[in-house]
Amino acid sequence: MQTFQKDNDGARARVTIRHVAEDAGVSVAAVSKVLRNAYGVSALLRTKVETSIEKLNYRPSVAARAMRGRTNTIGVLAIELSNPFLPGLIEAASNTLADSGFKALVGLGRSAQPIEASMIESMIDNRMDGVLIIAPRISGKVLERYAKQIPIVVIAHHEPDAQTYDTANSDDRKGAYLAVEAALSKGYRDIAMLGYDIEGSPATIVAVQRELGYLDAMRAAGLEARVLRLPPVDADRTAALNDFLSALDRPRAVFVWSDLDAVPLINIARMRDIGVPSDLAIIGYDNSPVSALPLVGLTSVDQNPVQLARTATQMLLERIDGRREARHVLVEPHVEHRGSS
Amino acid sequence: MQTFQKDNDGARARVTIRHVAEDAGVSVAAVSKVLRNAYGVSALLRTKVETSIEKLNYRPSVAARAMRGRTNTIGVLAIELSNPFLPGLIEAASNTLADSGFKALVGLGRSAQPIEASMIESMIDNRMDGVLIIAPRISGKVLERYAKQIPIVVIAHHEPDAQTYDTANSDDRKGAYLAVEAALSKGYRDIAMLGYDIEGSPATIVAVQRELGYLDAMRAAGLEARVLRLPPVDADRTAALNDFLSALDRPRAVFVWSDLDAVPLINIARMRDIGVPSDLAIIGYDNSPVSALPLVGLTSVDQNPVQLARTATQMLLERIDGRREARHVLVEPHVEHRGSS
DNA sequence: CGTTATATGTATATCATTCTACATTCCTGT
DNA sequence: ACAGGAATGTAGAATGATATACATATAACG
Repeated sequence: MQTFQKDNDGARARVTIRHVAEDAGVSVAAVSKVLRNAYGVSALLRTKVETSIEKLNYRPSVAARAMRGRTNTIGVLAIELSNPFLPGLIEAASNTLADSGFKALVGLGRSAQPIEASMIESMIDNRMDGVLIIAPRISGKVLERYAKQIPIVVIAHHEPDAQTYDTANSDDRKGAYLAVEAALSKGYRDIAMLGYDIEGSPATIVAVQRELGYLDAMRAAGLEARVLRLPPVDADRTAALNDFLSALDRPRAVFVWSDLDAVPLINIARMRDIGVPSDLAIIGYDNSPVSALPLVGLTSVDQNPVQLARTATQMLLERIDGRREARHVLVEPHVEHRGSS
Repeated sequence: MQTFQKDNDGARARVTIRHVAEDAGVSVAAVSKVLRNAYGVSALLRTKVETSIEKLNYRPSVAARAMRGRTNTIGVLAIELSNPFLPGLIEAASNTLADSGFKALVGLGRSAQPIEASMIESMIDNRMDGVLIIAPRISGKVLERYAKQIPIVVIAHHEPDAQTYDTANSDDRKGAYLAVEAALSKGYRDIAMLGYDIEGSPATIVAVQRELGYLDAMRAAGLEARVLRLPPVDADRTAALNDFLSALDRPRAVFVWSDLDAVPLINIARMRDIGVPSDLAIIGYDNSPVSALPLVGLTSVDQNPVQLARTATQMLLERIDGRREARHVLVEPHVEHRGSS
């Protein structure tokens, strides 16, 4: 292995706390104290140490620090990046954390449980101060176990009874309810929902919550609910979307569980000269950037990702700071009206 | 601070290499050897140690490991996530690294030089084994400095003379050339390029390379080149795009430096009933997911992000393994033909 | 069978910091 | 002037691994 930070090559060896202590003429412990903002440092000492730090261009080694104290680093675990809803959320979290003096490092779960798990373990092994998990595949049970080892806040995972970790969610049930209300207010009655095959999925999944919200709203309006299901997420759904559009009993309006399917749907409909909304009104979920393109113009439920991320990081910092009781908060969604409805 | 991995709470203290050694009846050094796959371990020893590791569910602490050896962790630094070209690249890099037994942790530079720099420093301080940097804002000079402390490979940053770090790039100059050729083959002659204000930008920037490629191709075809420039990236460019479409001397075909602008452009054109390609042919760059939507149907240059990511990570692993001479490779782009040209 | 080389396992210094326990100095009020 | 307490600084153990240098066992060879 290449030897960096060694003294060969003319490359200066790394500046350590010892060098600073020597230069400032104080003990290593003293330097550590001012670094940590600990109790019992005089103004004079602080000045001396800070001067030396500046002069030597010293930066503490996170690696060494991790052995005993905190690292000021938070791990963010995301399922993948291709869902356009996630980047915004991750960026917002990263920014909020930076403002609180924490670095965010993002790990990718590749939509696979074992990889997610090993990623969390890796974050624990890195002695990160906490972990922010977005839309995990792994179960609440496993999360509970990891939560004993590191503070955890989970986004997009409905589990309001979890004791050892916190959750921050958009109120998906309400979001779906609002979507149906938006359709009702435009005069539509024959409103179906397009979900995906969630056979056996726990209620923690956002898609399940959205179905519940849809059913709530239809019941409240005294209308008959109809949920249609697309193939699992990893399959090709173009054929299924085409079938839906060709069906004789095609509804007058449809609420789609995610823009992931709503965008292709509106796209195919337009290509097939099915009028949107004149023949079919479409309401999506996530308010992804594409849906805002005038050419697409998809009405969609906005999860307010920025506030969601802020809330979640806030909760995580509290937990790192010592809170032990679980908190579970919901963020208000709203409907972004566009031409498709 | 909350005390995790301590013995209170009934939560078991962390399993260390010492516990494994004791359980297996061997020395700590021996366990370390099998962990590192080092020379001089018998089959018997290996079995004993691996059994104990399994039994105790032991995982080495990356933090402790970082103090002396390697961490098997690579930092990936991305400018931001909103450019739809980046997620694919990052995922590909993360996957390739995982296949080689490395974990990737992604840091976000928030499009700001100081944040990028502090992110790289943080990765050095975390004793990561190497850093993969995508489209940095910071200068080559600064990169050279960091490269003395940690192996670095940079993507989307043309600097073929860099000595201390490697670069992997899509051949942007050639990509632009191919775009113009594609337009020529369709019979267009009046082909302009839409770039952005790169006043004073170094040739390292991909946009500059693409301009050069455009100029090459036009010269080769004996046609007059015309480069139009949009406002800087952070400004609102809708007005500028509208102006471009309204101009009396609007070209017959336009090569746009990035889908970031090409997608809004085709969108506005379609909304204004300007025929694409009947009135204006458009060719973009990046082949972003949106451009493939039939409704958009944008011809675009594909950078082959997967191969780009593979090549770059491959180079980084070589460098971590000891290579000192710089390497600079280009990946072949190709044109993805769609309805807009 | 003795000598040398090789394979295998161990002892221990080392990495850069934190943090507890302790020593020292400085006030402050009587 | 002095006891008592607060404020400030220091020594050194602890963190959990790696890796060098060494000791020992085993094999190979003349």
